[in-house]
Amino acid sequence: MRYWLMKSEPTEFSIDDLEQRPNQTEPWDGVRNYQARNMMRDDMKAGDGVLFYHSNCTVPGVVGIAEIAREAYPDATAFDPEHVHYDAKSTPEKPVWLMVDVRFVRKLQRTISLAELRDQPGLEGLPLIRRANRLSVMPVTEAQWAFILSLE
DNA sequence: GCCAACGTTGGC
DNA sequence: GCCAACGTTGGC
Repeated sequence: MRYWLMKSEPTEFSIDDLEQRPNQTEPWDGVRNYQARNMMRDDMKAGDGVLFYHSNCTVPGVVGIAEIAREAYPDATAFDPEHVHYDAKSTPEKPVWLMVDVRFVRKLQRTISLAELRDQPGLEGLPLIRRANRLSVMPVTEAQWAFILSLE
C-alpha cells in the first residue's frame, strides 16, 4: 500500500464536498501534468491512502484523509470542447489524461497547515514543501504519512 | 535541439 | 493582487 498527497482548491472541490458526494466518492478529474498522470497510472492502487490538501486558500494544508477507490481510467472531461479541462490532444480512442476515483475516509480534527509542515524537522524530503512546488499529486512515504498524522 | 515567450500554480 | 517558479509551446 502506498500513500499520496492530493491538492484541491477548496473553492473548486473541498473535503466537505467529498464527504457529501453519493458514496462519498468523486472522480479526480483535471490533472494535466505528465508527472502526476504517470504516478496515477503506474503507482496508484485501490486502497492507497490520500492526504487531502487544500491549496490556494486562507490556510493551505492537510484537511482530511481519503483513499483511492478506483484506479486510473480516461478523464472524459478532456474530450469535451465545452469543458474547462478540454484538451484536443486527448481522444476516447487515445486518451492522454487519466483520473482516479477518490473516496472520503475522514476529516482531520484540525488543519495541519503548510506553514506547520515546513517547520517540521524530518519532512525535508516531502515534495510539498520544496519551494514553489506545483505538483498536484505527489507520493508520501509511510513514515511521512504517520508523522504528519501524528501532528493532528 | 535550443531557448524565449507565455500560461499556470499557488503561497503570501 | 503580486510574483516566483516552472512546465509547455513554437519559432528558428
